Formats: sequence, C-alpha cells, structure tokens
Amino acid sequence: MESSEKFFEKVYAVVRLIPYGKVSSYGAIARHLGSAGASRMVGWAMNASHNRADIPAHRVVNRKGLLTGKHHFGGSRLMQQLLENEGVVVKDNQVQYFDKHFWDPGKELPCSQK
DNA sequence: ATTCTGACGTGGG
DNA sequence: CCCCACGCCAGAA
Repeated sequence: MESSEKFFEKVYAVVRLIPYGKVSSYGAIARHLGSAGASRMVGWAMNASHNRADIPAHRVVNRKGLLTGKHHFGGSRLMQQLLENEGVVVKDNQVQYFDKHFWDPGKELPCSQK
C-alpha cells in the first residue's frame, strides 16, 4: 500500500516544501513521516538527495540547529553560504534564531496527519 | 544471512 | 547546557 512508498521520497517531498529562509530538523520530518525516531534515515535520505536537484538539503539541520551535514555538501561553507543567502544567520555551523527559522512540517502543513 | 555504520532524537544523570 | 547509552531503519561490505 502507500506504506510501500519509498521512505526517501517522503523525505524529499517534505524537504522540498520547506519555504525560503526556513530550516527544519531531521526528527521533525521523520515524525511527520510517521517514523519518529528514524531521524537517521532522514539524514540518510538526504545523502541520496544528492541525486536529486530540487532538494534543499541545506535547509535541513539537526534539532540543535547545527549544520551537521555540511561536511557532506561536497564543500565546506557551501551549506552555510546558502542559508545566509536566504537570510538565515549561521555562526560556527550553528543556526542563530533557530526557533525563529524553524519550520515544522507536521505543524505548518495542513492535513498530513497519518 | 550477519555486522556495522550513518547528515539523529530522546531520556536520564 | 553537557555527557552517556539506547533506539531507529536502511543500505553497504
């Protein structure tokens, strides 16, 4: 059934919906997918996201607002540059005003409750 | 098949 | 806030 849908595709769908100048966390997305605790898989999905072009993975950070995945961005400050370019203040790999830029899918999205 | 790792989260101290 | 340990699911070796 729908559960057969790729976990990755779900992640991509949510990440792609992240508005400009906003950031989200792996756990929030995982929870939205119905697999709370599978936060690792979200990160793993992002890893595969390099194969996709419309996946703003730089808008996805850990719950601390830390750019944990910047090392995987192929470069070094690319991720931070992109965030700052969108108006997000980043300092020492950490997003400032994280709660202010935080975007919760299960909270902002309409009826996606499972 | 088994084993380990991985862009994490949560709970307890 | 920090640190430690466990859980989580998927993919690679």
